[in-house]
Amino acid sequence: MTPQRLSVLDIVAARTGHIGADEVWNLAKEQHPYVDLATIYRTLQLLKRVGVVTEVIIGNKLHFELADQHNRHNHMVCSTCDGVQTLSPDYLAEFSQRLEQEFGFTPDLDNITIGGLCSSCQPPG
Amino acid sequence: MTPQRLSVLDIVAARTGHIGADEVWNLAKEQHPYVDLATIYRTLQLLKRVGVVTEVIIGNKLHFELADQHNRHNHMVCSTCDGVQTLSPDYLAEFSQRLEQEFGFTPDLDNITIGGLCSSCQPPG
DNA sequence: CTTAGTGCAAAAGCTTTGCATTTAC
DNA sequence: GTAAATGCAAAGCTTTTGCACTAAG
Repeated sequence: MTPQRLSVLDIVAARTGHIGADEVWNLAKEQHPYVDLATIYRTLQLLKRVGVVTEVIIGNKLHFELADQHNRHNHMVCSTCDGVQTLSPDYLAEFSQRLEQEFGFTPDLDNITIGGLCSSCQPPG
Repeated sequence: MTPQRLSVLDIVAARTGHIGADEVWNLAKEQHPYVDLATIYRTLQLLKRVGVVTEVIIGNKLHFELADQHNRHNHMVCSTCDGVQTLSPDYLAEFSQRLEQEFGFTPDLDNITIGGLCSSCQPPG
């Protein structure tokens, strides 16, 4: 456990919700000016491997979140404002069961992200 | 309409299902050895813009498919074998309605892709 | 002829890797 | 003291862009 790693963990933990690697980097530099992006990525991979953080792809970029087994969720990402809302996996339960029963396909629920338009960005009319 | 563009269209049309830009390129080179990847991308963008092809992201890579309004579908991608199955959007209808009603979030149904394990790749036991 | 498309090369953006040096334990 | 982690630099991969040249209509 190095100070750089602790920093990364702190930063991800401090954030409610997901955070991009570049954002982690910027914040980490406040405490460790010479920390490298590669270290950030390596640390995030490590934290993911040991199950401390979760990785989601948002807008073709990796984002990370503190893993919380008691608060699993999916994401709804607005394509206009890039806002992200969380969604209980309960909403996907029935759908997921159908895929399993009818196709024998086991969906990876943790990696389902729904794109679309949030309530604030609905087109007029 | 140039021969390069026709090639790209032919290639996408010949394929049942999606195809990556790099694959289109490889096939296009058989007929036009000097065709450039940039031309492939530009043509695919064009075809997408005019509604002839559809773009989906599979495994962080753009894939393209002949657009078929009468056969809209979503994709299930197996993370083990990379196999892709199509899925009628009917399976998502109820889920989608709930998001709309409860959150005012309008999901982009055309861009929902489900990752997971297909029936052939289920873990033993 | 004049606009649009192509090939080539280079760059952008995100992520990963090699390697020598430094650090943790 | 030894194995692991870091910083730095470079490369990888997909996709995009600039630009002079070519070809289409």
